[in-house]
Amino acid sequence: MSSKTILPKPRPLPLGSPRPVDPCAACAVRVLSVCNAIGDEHLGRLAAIVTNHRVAARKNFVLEGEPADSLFNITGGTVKVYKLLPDGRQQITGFLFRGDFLGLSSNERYAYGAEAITEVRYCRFPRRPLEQLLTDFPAMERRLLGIASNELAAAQEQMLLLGRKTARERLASFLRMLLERTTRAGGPADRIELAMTRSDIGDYLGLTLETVSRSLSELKRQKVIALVGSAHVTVLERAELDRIADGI
Amino acid sequence: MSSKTILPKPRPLPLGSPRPVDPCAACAVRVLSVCNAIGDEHLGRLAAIVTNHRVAARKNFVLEGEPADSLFNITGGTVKVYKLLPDGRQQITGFLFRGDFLGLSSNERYAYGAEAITEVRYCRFPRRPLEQLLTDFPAMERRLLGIASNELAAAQEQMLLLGRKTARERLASFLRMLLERTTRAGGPADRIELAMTRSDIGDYLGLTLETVSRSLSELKRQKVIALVGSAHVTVLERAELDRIADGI
DNA sequence: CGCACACTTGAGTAATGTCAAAGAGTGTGG
DNA sequence: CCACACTCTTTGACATTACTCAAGTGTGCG
Repeated sequence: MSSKTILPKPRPLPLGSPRPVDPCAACAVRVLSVCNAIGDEHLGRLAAIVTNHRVAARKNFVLEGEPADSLFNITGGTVKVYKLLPDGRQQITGFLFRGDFLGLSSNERYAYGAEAITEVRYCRFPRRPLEQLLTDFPAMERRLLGIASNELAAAQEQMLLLGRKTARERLASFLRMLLERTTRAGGPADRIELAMTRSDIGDYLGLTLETVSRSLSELKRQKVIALVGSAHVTVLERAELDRIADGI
Repeated sequence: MSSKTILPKPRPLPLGSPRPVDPCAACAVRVLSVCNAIGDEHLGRLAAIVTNHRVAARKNFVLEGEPADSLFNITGGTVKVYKLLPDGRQQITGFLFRGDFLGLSSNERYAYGAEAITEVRYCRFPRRPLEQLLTDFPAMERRLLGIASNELAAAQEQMLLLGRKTARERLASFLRMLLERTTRAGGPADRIELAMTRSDIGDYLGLTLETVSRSLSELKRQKVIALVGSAHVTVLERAELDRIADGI
């Protein structure tokens, strides 16, 4: 709890300001996130309950089994969400980036942990006040249902990957997913930055880090991708990557 | 589309009836389902858009890629929800039973298929009218968000299973899940009826049907379960089953 | 009763995991 | 500024789990 910082509450504005300038109104991530479902004129309601935080790489900021009394909006950095078996086996259920939402829970307690891979910035919403906000702004609840539906579709796609794809197909699917994400965020259409380790990729794809490394080397040998260092991937043959990912 | 039957619309009631008796008010499954979020006095709104259907075993009633213009509530029987790879590999993402909901979708089209394993009865909600209903009854939308959150938690649990558990652990987890379902539905605490084939179980657990059979035989040899025929399982050592399922 | 269909079991194979060693990249302290 | 130490990655050799192919055994239905 030492590395987080709380932004000041919105303060009175000089007369003549065009509209309230509070942390949420100024937020560049809003358009990507659940917060966009609330009208400009009511952003103060959101700003009143939200706190802004920053955590260092490797810090766990959600612990499996802890009371689930917060929800989060990632505003920067990369997060891994994971589940553990008692003997330490880990399954990463998702990587989160700028604009992603975290914390939907049916339960009293978190059923997963979340760890910052890079330095991460996020907004925290206390559950009860947020629920009141959802009641007052049905558009926000509708948006949240849409987000949940999206995540459910992604989870089913991941089950197909974990249950039925080969190591090579899993890697191709993973790279494609990252490519789609960065492209949608306005990034380049053929370059990926891997913020996570081979071990994390393995824990996401249900493989060992060695198999991840071997599969990447194989894709590289076949000139589907190129590696610059170990974190920069350039996709040379996008169509071929898609074919491999779909098991064709 | 031949085997489905449409129930008649609610009809005028004799004077003095205690309250409207329409298909939804009489529905025994309502308490288990999303429909319970709507007050008795407004059930007519629900009944006005819902149609009741019955499909034979082996019939696909949702096809991957078709326009996603309906949502479903299963009122009887067992359903498998699955995704396919182009070469025919199949991943079952869930089995649905009485009271389960199907059809949340972020997309214009279904990202999965649904097939009746046994004879199945279900209610169908056309998407647009249901969305209007969700707008008019926020409690129903809240309930749907809860259902989605539950499914998301189950999907993450399944990712852990598919990515990190051994065949034996997967089978134990599967049997435990069925046991919890039947227990919650008021069934016996130690008996399970397997409506699906070994092949379906394999497609759900990311295994082949032979590995499913071998793992079941192993649990039987170790006296954790007993098999009566091939569809009836009796759990002899529940605590041991839990230990195996959790990888302890 | 016999024909399907599903299930079980065995033998050999293939894919991925495990263990080990060496190389590459990065940050720190002398 | 360099050298060392640490971590991550790659690659190799071998082990293991689960898959494939195949034969044989129920079991339920017409």
